[in-house]
Amino acid sequence: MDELVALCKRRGFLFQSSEIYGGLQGAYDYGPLGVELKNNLKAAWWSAMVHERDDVEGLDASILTHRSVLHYSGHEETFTDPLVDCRVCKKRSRADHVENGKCPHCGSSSLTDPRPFNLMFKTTIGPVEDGDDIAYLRPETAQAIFTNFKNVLDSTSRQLPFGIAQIGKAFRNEITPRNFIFRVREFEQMELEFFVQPGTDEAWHQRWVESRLAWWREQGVSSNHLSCYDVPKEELAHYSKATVDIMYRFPHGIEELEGVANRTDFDLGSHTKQQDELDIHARVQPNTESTAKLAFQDRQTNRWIVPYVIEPSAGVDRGVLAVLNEAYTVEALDGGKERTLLRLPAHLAPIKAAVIPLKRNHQEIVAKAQTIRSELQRLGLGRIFFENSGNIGKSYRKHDEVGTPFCLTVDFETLETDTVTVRDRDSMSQIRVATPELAAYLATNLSGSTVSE
RNA sequence: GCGGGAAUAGCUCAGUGGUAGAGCACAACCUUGCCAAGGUUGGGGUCGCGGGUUCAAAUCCCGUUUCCCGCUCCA
Repeated sequence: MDELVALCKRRGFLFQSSEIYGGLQGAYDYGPLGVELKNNLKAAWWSAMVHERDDVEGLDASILTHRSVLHYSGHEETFTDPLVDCRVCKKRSRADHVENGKCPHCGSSSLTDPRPFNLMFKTTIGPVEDGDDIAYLRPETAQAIFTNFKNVLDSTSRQLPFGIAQIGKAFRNEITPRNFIFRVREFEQMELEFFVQPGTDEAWHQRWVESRLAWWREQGVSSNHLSCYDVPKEELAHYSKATVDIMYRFPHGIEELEGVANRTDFDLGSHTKQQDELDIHARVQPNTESTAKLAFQDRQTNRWIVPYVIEPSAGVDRGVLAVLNEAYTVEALDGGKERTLLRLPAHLAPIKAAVIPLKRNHQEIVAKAQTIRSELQRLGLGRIFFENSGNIGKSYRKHDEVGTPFCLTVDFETLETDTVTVRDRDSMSQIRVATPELAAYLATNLSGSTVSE
């Protein structure tokens, strides 16, 4: 982990947030290469979950969230726990578990006053704070999908089953941010809420678990490092009937990479009006404020159905960490040397190809390399990098370290035969490719998906 | 939030009270020309931050911030 963190900083993937002022706990900034990698991962998700399916719509909702949304969702209640600390045994307990002012662990009465631990970030709307203008930064992207359910349904005429997908920031005031970008206070989620007929929910749940595992493998995550955890009933979130966590062997331990939850009709049932007229299975609190009926009218029977929802919810930052960890490789070379490389799948690589003049001060070679770079950049394959460090070996090693799949070296022969050396990151093998064929060569070799076994 | 450890150049670190250092990296120029090459020159640090002790603090003391480990917490 430490080596990976060091590489991330040295090469511009990730920085501690507000670093020059001492750092802000639980917040990280993505640098020049990190933002490319992260964007590529999100694009891969969007492509798989929205574009390649015919039953999912996209959404990009606001982060500022009306208080009532998080009231009826249950978050206002479940995300706030008054806690007390014991000065003797140093354990922390929920205030409602303390009886007669005695520590439930050691019986000592030397306890701190209850302090509220609100896991949601609160802010005020408008310039005057008077207590009534509270809004929350969303603790999950899911809620806005539920509150927009009717809007999306009305504007797209969808039939069940269908889904709404969203990628975006979410905020949780974690007590202990830790483990690099694994647990942070500001993070990004890729969430799908997939609405299904009640009764078909369990089958869909299983399908989505399998589908999501396959997707992670396409991002270069070995199935040896992935596992599923059926969350025991007593650990389930307040909205969940069943949850399967997709676990990944992170450097710090096996932890959740994505959760696939069966949220039943809890969310739509919580946010809908006319709850009494609908057959809601989940236990929801009475809603007196909602103005929309969040239900689906069956075309045959004309009956209103509150769909069940299956939620595959993945952490972008955790995904980036998993993908980096999988790709990070230290390879022994002849002569006792070693090289560090990121074996990223080509579609995730921050830089798709580096164009390198063999001789830094040779005007013709440098000019030719510039021309090749800008022509390849126009193809829209991703970032093509002009690398002119003056040392071919160092250039190769640098691009190994940031996961660039191909290095294209422009040399004296290029000026005569119009060919370049194409050097492959993983095998270090080199071939000559005619300059006019580079576009086709890269298009073919960058799109080939690498599925890890 | 509690306990322990850490913080000196971009990185890895040396420096135990007396002028801020090395290697690598970076920049310029020269040489070389396909896997971290050599030479010359140069830039870069109020030693995490704030107090205190002292003639004098990177160094000792207190506080604080961030990171790491173990608790606690984790929809």
